[in-house]
Amino acid sequence: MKYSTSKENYIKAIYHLEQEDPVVSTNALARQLATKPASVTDMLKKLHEQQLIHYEPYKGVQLTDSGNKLALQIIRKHRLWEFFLVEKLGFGWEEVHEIAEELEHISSKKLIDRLDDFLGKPKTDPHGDPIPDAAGIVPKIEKRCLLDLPVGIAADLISVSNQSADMLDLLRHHQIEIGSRLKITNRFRFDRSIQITVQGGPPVTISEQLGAHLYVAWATED
Amino acid sequence: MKYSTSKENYIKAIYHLEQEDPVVSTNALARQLATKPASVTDMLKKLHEQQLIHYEPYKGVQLTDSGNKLALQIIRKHRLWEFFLVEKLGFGWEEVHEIAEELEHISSKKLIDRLDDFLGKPKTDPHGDPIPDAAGIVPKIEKRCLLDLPVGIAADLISVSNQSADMLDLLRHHQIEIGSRLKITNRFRFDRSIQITVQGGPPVTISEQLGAHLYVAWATED
DNA sequence: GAGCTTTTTTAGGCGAATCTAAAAAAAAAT
DNA sequence: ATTTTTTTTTAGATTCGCCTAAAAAAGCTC
Repeated sequence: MKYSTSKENYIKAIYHLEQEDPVVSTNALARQLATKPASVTDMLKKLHEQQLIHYEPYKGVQLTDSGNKLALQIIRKHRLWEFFLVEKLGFGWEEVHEIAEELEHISSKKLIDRLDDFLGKPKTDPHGDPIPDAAGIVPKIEKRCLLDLPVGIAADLISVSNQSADMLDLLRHHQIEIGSRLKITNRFRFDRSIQITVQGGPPVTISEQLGAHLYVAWATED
Repeated sequence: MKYSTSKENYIKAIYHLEQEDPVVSTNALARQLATKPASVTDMLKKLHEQQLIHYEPYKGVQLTDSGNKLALQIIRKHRLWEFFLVEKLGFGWEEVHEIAEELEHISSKKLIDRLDDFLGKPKTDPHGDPIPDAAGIVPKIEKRCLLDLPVGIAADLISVSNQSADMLDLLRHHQIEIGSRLKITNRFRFDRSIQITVQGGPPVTISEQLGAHLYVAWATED
């Protein structure tokens, strides 16, 4: 069975819209895909024939199990490529979406699994969204302040709530950047500081004041 | 101007066929692209309209300057991705061609230039073929036995003329593998050995007997 | 529940890239 | 220099993904 780029985009769009409303309308899809409702209807018939969606005229659509599985594989590819672009190629996390939209349609399964290994099997993309694993299982993600991170759990830095020059300077000094994998190794109540590791490096100590501005995502069941 | 995947494949095929014969025939193209001559004729008309080829019915085709430039950009992408797949993801160099055929059509110029940097601006792909730079300039490549490599020039290992277990064992011991960047730092005539570095690491000494089995590629003008 | 509005589908077409079958041009052979 | 063979082009279909315009179904409103 061959899945075209266009079909994959429909499947992904249906997946995302299902998060809001379990039954997805033709109009909502047309809006999402920047296309016309008539075109959507055409495609829905084809996706139905390929058993990727449940579809009855005028009744909206839902992904079938195999449609859902496919959607998760596409999202996995999209998010792994985003991670790659930010972590390895130094792109800003605002500019990667568009490029990942193209890369997510590269078909090789082996490629994506090796990329996953190469990147260290990350649990979240640069926006903190969970990356499904090769089996299509989506890790449960907490997105919180670094100070809420339990000791010993690895988490990825997804945003900084203060963009001042002083802050960026401090972050650079600690070699902390968006996407860095952080782990709390110790908490010191006395002087309100915490000891962390960055990217598995040596432990460093930072103030709770700094930690309060760092927002991280981590998987809750490993 | 928009270039589709199919058009890009035609341009690339014409480029490669021009290496053998400066005037490319419809039949040769059809063979190369696994399509029919009639389809080729259709496409040639379109490529001609877009000024990518010189085309007169019955007279074969040649790339125009802009067609040539486009071909070099596609080849650059193809070979950089191949390098990435082998060097970073650990693919064997036989299995990367097919995947690179897909990756080469990703459009972002910024992506490919950053990938180039990330990979250390390699001059050759895993097969020893030259990688055009961002301006479309193709480095001149020597492919020879490691023993012919001048002292101090970096070269990439592209093949090993002996696949015995003993040989592979020895290579693993020296952490030499296909794609490794080698440089000769010293030659010792006395015991027929040479001193080399692998991937910029510390110098190691190997026998000329081993070196005779290693084939490398390097750029002749840097 | 009759009429109006919105949503969705159908019908018919278009451009891209392919195909087959047939015609035309070029090349080769005698 | 004809004839034969090969190559190339034209003509006419097909599939895919999209479009517009019009019809049909569903959903509101009073």
